[in-house]
Amino acid sequence: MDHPDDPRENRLLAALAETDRLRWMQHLERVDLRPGQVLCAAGQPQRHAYFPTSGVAALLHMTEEGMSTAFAVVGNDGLVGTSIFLQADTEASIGSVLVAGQGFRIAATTLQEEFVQCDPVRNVLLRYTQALVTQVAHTAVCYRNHTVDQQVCGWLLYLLHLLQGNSVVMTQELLAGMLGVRRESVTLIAGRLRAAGLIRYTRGDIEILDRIGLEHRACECHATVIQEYDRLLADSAHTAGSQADPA
Amino acid sequence: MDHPDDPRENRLLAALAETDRLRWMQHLERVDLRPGQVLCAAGQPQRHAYFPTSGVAALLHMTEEGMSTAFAVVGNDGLVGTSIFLQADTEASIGSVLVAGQGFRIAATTLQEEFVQCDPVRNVLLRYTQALVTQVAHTAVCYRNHTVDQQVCGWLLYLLHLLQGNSVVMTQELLAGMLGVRRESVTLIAGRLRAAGLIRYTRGDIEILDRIGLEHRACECHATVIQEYDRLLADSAHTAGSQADPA
DNA sequence: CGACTTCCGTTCGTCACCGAACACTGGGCA
DNA sequence: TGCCCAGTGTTCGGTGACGAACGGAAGTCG
Repeated sequence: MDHPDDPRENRLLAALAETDRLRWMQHLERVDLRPGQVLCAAGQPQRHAYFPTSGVAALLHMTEEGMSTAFAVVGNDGLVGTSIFLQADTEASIGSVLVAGQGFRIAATTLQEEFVQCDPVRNVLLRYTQALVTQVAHTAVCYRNHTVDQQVCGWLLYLLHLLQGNSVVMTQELLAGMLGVRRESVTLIAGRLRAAGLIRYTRGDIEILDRIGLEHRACECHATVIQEYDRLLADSAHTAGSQADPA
Repeated sequence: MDHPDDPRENRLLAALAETDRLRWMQHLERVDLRPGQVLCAAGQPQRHAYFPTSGVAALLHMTEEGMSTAFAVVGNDGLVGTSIFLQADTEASIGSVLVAGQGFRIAATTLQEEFVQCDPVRNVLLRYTQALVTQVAHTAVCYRNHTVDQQVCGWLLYLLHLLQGNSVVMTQELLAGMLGVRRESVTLIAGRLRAAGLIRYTRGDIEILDRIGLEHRACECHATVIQEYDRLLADSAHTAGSQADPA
């Protein structure tokens, strides 16, 4: 596991203007993200915002029966702790590390000050919020309309996109907990995918063999979400005031 | 249908400070909300933000097969058009009127100016955004884990909460399109609810007879969401700068 | 080397919801 | 008055996912 000490590994931090990022450097603290680590908890005030540079966290809720279900995942394209600048005092959901990695964190008070005082910073955070809303919305629609088979393929592709590799270090149990389904369902589906030559896996390490095949099998929700992230977080635009507005 | 020409019928507008609301009055335009009317469209820039004072709109996506599924509903507790101040240039979803009513709208450019220049206004809008995220997240988890039966009860109660009456003017077809299920499923469930003496309905008018019974049958998702809205939009707090921060 | 734990595989019955097809009814409009 | 149609009622087969129970295999730690 390498040590990407460059904050620009995170897409939001990369989108900051040079001067802003230099100012932030004094406040950013490098942190490891360990699987299962809780980055935010429902009902708790949020002391830091976390910007992953690698690894993946899930935003999830627990149901009464103890079933966990994620409604969004956050990688190096986002942050955990939006409640800070949304003025919400406390988080509404659980943020938990799914795949180990690293990242940076910043104190809530500092982030809040930056959000209020610096327009470009605020715009980046707001545009990320819009992307997050879009992701959660698509997750809801996907949970309603698509089969678990499609969803497994879609989430795997999305994780792969965040992890920029060819394999995902995650047990079927964890994948099930993320999707809000039984572990057995995931096992069944994973078996089918393996039989079809699309993936290979051994004890918590899922390797993708045929990305195109997976895409063919997945619903388009995640592709749409990725597009929206790209559009909103393209680091060229909207980091230096309002030079847009063609209307 | 009465004419509530007071913007304070909308909870966000009511949360504004007196001086801010007076300034807004010049920009607010009264509008009717007709069933089926599209308040925002995916991929389109948003020219106005809509603040319902009565009636209900749904935020939804269409699937490839033409099935519509809502991921949030907006009544007099919110606004349609968050993409404006989230700096997103275009909306990502469809906003469509479900139940007829009235409301106010404000030009996108004006809203954007207010958001940037006025801290209390910004805080209200941001806190609403957090509430919306919470609602969408719970919708996703609910779609995954609960039965359509529970969901019908929950959404009915939520609509009732928004409409402050005892009946909901909505066909089963529309309810089905909102939940992303078949009309027949809704008919079946509605029949059961009627048989149990919980509701009564005739051609597009659903009347609730036993609210407690419905609550008993519904999941707790919507109650949780209502709580979060109450917490975040309590009009006493957070409208006059930052007198909080007890840490 | 052996015991234990974690992770994966498999089976069987059950049920909620889907998909399609079709029948009924009340209100509006010609 | 009669037609039409939006809204609702009902049926039947199919199936995707659940729930529970148990078997096996790959690591891990004493």
